[in-house]
Amino acid sequence: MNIEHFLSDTISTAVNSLFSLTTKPENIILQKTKKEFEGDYTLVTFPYIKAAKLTPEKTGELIGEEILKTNPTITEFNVVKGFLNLTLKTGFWLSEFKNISKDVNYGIKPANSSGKQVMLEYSSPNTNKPLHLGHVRNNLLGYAVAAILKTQGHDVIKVNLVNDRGIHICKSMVAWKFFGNGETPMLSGLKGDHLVGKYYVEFDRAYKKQVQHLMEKGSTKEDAEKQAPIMLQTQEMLLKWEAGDKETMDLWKMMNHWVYDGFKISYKKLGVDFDKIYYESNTYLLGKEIVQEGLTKNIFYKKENNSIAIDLTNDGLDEKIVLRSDGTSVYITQDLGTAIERFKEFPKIAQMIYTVGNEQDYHFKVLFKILEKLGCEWAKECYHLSYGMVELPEGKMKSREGTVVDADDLMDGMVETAREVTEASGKVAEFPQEEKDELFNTIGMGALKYFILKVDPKKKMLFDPKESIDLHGNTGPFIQYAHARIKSILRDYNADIHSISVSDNLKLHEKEKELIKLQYDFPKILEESANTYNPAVVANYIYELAKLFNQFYNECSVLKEENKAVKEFRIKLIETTARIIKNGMMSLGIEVPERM
RNA sequence: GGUCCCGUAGCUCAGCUGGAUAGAGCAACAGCCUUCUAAGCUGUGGGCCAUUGGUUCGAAUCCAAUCGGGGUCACCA
Repeated sequence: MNIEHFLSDTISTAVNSLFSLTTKPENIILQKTKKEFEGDYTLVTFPYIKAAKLTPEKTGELIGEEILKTNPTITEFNVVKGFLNLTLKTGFWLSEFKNISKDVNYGIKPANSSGKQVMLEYSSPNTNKPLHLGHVRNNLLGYAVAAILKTQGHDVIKVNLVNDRGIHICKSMVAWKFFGNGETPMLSGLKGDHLVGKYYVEFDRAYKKQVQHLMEKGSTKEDAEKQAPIMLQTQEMLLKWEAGDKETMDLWKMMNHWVYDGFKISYKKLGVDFDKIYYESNTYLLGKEIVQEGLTKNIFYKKENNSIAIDLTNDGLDEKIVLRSDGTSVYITQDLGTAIERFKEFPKIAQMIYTVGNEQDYHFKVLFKILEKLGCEWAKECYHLSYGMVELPEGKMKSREGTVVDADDLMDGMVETAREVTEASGKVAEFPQEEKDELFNTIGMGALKYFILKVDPKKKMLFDPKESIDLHGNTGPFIQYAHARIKSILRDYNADIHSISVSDNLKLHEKEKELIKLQYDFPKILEESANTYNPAVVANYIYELAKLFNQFYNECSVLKEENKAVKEFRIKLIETTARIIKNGMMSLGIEVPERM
């Protein structure tokens, strides 16, 4: 049983008998004692002073004395103002530590043990341009949440819905056709997604020029935008695509493949993967029948101009069109179809998570509401993992205006910085080249991933490309360094670690006790992180743990400790610390090196 | 304008299911490597937690209003 429940039980029994109350254990408010005070757990006595008819201090004293008698795990208490601080006996923490130490997967539930299957969609790129910093946040977040959910024993299916068709894709295609001169990734040496992205920008440039030209000849801006030849050609290409025109399809396939080859490299560098990839070219027609079905059930209605809509004003939302007057789909049509299709394909999934930026908050509210109205009882288990924009000092990133931070450049830059810093330290001179390269990658990507994951997904975050991501302080490399330090000590310990049995009679150093207490929290942290879909909870916890280890490291020597029992305990203590750091970082998708 | 999110140290962020003197990191300054990796540790300075009012024994945290920033309100995706 969890110690906090155990304490709550004794406390409720104590206050109930002392003040004839009927407080339930779950209503006892217990918190960890602040560092400045003596004790492990603290009870706020204010809620009981009325019933006790005593001062907060006296009330605390009374409760303290009572539970000291009834609960042998508590060895002492003190009262400061209205706060009753309880100290648990060292033996309790030691025995808890033994459990942590025994369990290689402490805090992590066995794979698929919860019986809950979750589908998590993330990444979902467009195939007309390379990935940028916004995608990086999406990918890292999606991957981390999936990994964190797995620690809770859930079976997570990671899926990617690739937006591979539509007018924006045709823009790159048209531009390439006109200006490309047959350029290919092979010929140009450009990564495929970058090459296609180049023509997306090219389209915009040509389009703007044509619009301006038309306006100079007297067109209104609106007309010019509609009549620019390149735009007309793009729309024509979309029609051809939808008609299955061979030449268009061949061009589309070829250019998309360039992009996929490029994405493959970026995904690999990011360390993310998928169990299934959906393509919008296969799903964009889904949902139409569902709309027709909903129409007969009067969930939807036909408007005067033949478009089909749903009225959500009673749910605090607006009217929403679900099918155009010409019978074609809108964005939400296929989202409805895709969701329903997925639940048919995977009947066991209990939950669907969509990792999509917060500019689509309203869209998902509408989507889930419509699913609910359509009678999908799983609609309430759908969750929009909404995250804030990554902003630059100048403001929002805009693909077409070139104010984006390219994902590949960013990653390469981080790895390069890691290489420079690491080589300058002179610590890796004798490492084999292969290990060096892997290490620079681990550190560079660790810095980037941690930088992004340590902030609450819901909040927008600021990234200044001019200030490169730090490698000191509250950073990924700081944590990796703590891990490498521990591993170094463990390598130098020339005795068998497995045969150590921790003594029951140890006097704990302050930092040792703090380490045990913090390690004890790990399972709760993972749970909270999973329940709130927030990797930052784990990230900040692991940082605390690494920092605490560094403090311990500075105050207590492990290998030079002369008392054998203490030395062995410390070996075990740092071993579990390293394990938790590693497992915690794994759940964020961040690697930790054995040495650095 | 309706609606949603946000406003904490010079900067980037924690803390927000109400509790003790609001925490980290960066940046600045001062110390610590003949002692297990100094990507580290210790210390100093830095805050009317946007403002005002309310609820409460107690508010950065809950509620309301105001001010500032952003998103969204398509037969776009």
